[in-house]
Amino acid sequence: MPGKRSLVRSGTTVDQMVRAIADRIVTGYLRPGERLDEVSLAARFEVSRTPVREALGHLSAMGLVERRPNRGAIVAVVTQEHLASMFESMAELEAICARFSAERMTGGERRALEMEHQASARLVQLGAEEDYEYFNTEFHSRLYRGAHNAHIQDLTVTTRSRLAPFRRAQFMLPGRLAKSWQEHDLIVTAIMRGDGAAAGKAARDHVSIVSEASAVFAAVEPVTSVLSRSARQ
Amino acid sequence: MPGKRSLVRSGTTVDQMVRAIADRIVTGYLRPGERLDEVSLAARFEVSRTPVREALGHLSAMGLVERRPNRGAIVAVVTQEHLASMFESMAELEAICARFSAERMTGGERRALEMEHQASARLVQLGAEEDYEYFNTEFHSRLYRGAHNAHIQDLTVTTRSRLAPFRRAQFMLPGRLAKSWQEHDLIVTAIMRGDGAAAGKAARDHVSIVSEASAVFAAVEPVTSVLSRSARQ
DNA sequence: GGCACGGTGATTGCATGCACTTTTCCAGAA
DNA sequence: TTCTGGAAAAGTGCATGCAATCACCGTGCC
Repeated sequence: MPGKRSLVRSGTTVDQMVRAIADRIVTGYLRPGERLDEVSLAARFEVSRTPVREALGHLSAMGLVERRPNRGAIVAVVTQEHLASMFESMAELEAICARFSAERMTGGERRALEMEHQASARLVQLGAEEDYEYFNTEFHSRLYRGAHNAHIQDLTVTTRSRLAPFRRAQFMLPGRLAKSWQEHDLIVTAIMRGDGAAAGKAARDHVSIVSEASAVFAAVEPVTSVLSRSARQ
Repeated sequence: MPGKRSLVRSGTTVDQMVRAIADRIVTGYLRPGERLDEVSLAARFEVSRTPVREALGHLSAMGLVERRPNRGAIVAVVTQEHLASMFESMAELEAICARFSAERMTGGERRALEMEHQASARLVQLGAEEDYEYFNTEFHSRLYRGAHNAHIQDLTVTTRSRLAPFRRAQFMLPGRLAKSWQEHDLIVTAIMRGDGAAAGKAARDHVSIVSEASAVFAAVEPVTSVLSRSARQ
């Protein structure tokens, strides 16, 4: 889905709830398998069940929650297989974006990418995981935008957001920061050369490595039903 | 002209409405830009506004309708640029599926693909556009399944469905049928050889050609706001 | 001991009503 | 005539209520 063509700027209650719940899921605050009770959510957000239902519908379409008929909604439980398929898709999507970026980025976009990338080298030296994570997100977003293809960008951003819960903490692996920067460097260099094939390959390899690094956590943190009531507080 | 299919109360009302409305949009019965008034839809389907709203939410997530806060919903208006980006994405997605299929299809899947493909040669000789269109859909679906990647399959199917309104009637171009089969043949041959790169390229080229053939119609049939009130009746 | 079955509670699905936002249209003035 | 202000109308957003459905569970039978 693909979805969420709904206007981002809208301040409707439903959209705020969608963002809020999606955020809780993406950040891992809500665990896979955890129940999303309509009345509880309604009470928590101080609204009625109607907007809650609508929000759950959106989230379901986004693939973040799973709705079982007459059995309530839960945070989507992703199997290892499906997780792997998403990571693989992500690698391919990023490869496309990088290839297109190498072929289509404007001069300004190229300069901005290169500058940001060089500036981030300092973050690596400082070992600033948090700041680097922010830069990392921005870096990839530049690649998506640079592809100059709205639909691919949409697919990529959506897939990335669904993978977010499994990507976090990847930079806590020792040495990951420096390696990430070097992988980015390969991509940037290829893009500056206008070498689409090389940029695509570098981006695919980069994501594949991230995927493996993340798979460690996915394995450590089992994707089972966690019903800690305190976690919802 | 009225809604021929009256709702059977068996399945969930919302899902049936989603299908019905999506069908009307995909087949071009509802034109881009046309307003989707909640009360009118509610009256037409003989339900209250609540399920209508939910259905519109789903359709919005599917990208088929556009919801403006407090301003109602319209059939999604696709600009030429966005349409082009979707076709380009489709070509890339199909290329991925074909490449993966070449590498991963089981023996059974390969045999089925080849057999169906050879059988369809008769449809080309007969000039049976309708039947060939059905086969064509099945052919591509086999490619998506053969990729053995649930997420890519999902992205591809979704994108394909969003392009459906603009793909129809492509086979009415003279000679398109035979050419399509030859393009399929290139893909099948590459897959049977297990040549992922060749299969990907053949699939990308195939979709690009379809995209150009379809662009003709998109140009002929302008994507502007059509508010014919009688059309909604 | 296991399975079938019916009661009960919880939860969903839908209808309806009201309030708020947006649009439209008309009156009055420049 | 054209522009502006504002009020009415239209339509959406959300709250509330009710009924149907399903899951859960205890009891009785095999």
